[in-house]
Amino acid sequence: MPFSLATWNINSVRLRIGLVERFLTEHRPDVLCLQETKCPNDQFPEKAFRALGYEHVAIHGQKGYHGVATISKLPFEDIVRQDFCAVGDARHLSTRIDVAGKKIRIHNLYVPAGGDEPDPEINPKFRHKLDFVEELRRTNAAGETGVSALLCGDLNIAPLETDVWSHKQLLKIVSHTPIETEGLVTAQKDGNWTDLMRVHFPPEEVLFTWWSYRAKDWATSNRGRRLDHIWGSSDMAPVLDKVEILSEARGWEKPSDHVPVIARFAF
Amino acid sequence: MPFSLATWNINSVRLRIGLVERFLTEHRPDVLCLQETKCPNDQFPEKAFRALGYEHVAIHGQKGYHGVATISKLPFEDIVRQDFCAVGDARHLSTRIDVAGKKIRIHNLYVPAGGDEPDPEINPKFRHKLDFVEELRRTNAAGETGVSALLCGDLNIAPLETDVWSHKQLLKIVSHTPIETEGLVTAQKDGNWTDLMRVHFPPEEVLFTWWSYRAKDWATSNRGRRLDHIWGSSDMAPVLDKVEILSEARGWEKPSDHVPVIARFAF
DNA sequence: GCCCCCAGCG
DNA sequence: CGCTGGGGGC
Repeated sequence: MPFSLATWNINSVRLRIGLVERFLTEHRPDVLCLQETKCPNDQFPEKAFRALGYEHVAIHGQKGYHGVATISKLPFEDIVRQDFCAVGDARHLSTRIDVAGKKIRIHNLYVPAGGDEPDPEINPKFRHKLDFVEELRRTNAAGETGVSALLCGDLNIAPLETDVWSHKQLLKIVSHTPIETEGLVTAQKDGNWTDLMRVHFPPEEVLFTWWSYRAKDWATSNRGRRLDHIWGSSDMAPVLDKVEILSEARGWEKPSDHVPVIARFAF
Repeated sequence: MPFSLATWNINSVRLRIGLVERFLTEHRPDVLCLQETKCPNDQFPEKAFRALGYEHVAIHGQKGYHGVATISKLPFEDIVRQDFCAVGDARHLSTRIDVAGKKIRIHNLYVPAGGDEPDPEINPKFRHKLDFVEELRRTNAAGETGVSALLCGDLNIAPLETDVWSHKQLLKIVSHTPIETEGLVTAQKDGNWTDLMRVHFPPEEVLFTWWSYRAKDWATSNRGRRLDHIWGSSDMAPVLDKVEILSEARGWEKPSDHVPVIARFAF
């Protein structure tokens, strides 16, 4: 049984609905998790997804900022929106689907970016990010008996040395500081999650999913980071077929600064 | 000797440089007067004009608002920027060219819109507009001996009954109130100007150069106004060949709400 | 750099 | 409706 899940920080779903349509048409994942939809719930472009055969749309949006949405060919058995750090941000959306008898919980996450200064004492945005990742430790892949789990989204942290273009130069840059990367790895371990992107790609291989808008020549300078992730419960790793990082999407017309990542399974 | 002059309120020259290029390529006026360039002088897209054979560019811009520019195949002998009402607005640009021995002074104008309330006592924008038109009386078509004159631009007033879609319904609407239309006609007469658009088109004929962005179906409802004008010194009327109103440009992709007007001469 | 929102203007 | 600029965010 094939099953595929994609994650993409789209940076405004209304502005880039054309890119999302192109992506879905060309790659047809069963489920797409979007982050930074920046779209109030009543303005979400559901019709475009239905027209492409994605009849099931779960949204957790707010005006102007953040926002996540999960788009699916398969119906949702359950939808949960968790208010991480109890600040009212639309940063989490959990859905459960049934793929030919195999139940899968899918967590769609948008972790706070954390601001510029990597010091929680002076930067409340960084404090928020660390608190968010701390709370993430309690999201467990083995939380529901008989239910497999996937966790994906823009985690805004590049944990491995090969997840950034220069480990040394980014050690003091938010997204790659030790306190963040260690926090993320702890959340991953405590939650019994497997980093599926790194199951498919060896840890020695340099992997990026994001390239700054500020670099004009993103492709040649290639100063990227792996900020987007797909994690799975332990039973999902053996059935992982492959992972695709759609780097080409960074070169599309009016692109997001993040590219889609697809995990394909066979079980 | 053929000579042609065009006027167009472009509503941001940077945003619509592609439309201007299309217009110049298709219609090749000798001189183009733009209004509402909304472009600081150091960011004016001069190169695009030079590439199309318009080597001479006179600009009077400011940040964010207003701004006029005159683009020419022929060199300028003189450039004057008049500060109407002494408020520092970039609303006037006068140039002089020589067309095979015939010297022509060209005034490029952007008259204030005047706000919503047509009462100068309570609306300072309307006061400003009336003051501007009052000052315009002193711009004389016969001001320089041996020099013909043209005056064009967005005058933001529709003087004739046939210059609006409903004379009755617009009598109290800024742009067609008697105090404005009478003021404009006075300025025209006092300045010895001839309304060249109305030399070519009889006054019975309905003429529009502007259709609001707010009407979604501008073409079918056709609630336009003639806000853009080309006036000439008395010697220019007999050599006027024709006037073209490029209404089709209102239907171009991402259009201005104004369309180009071209006056073609043969002398 | 590019997104969001908003106010000011037309 | 659609332009600008400014502020906040990433």
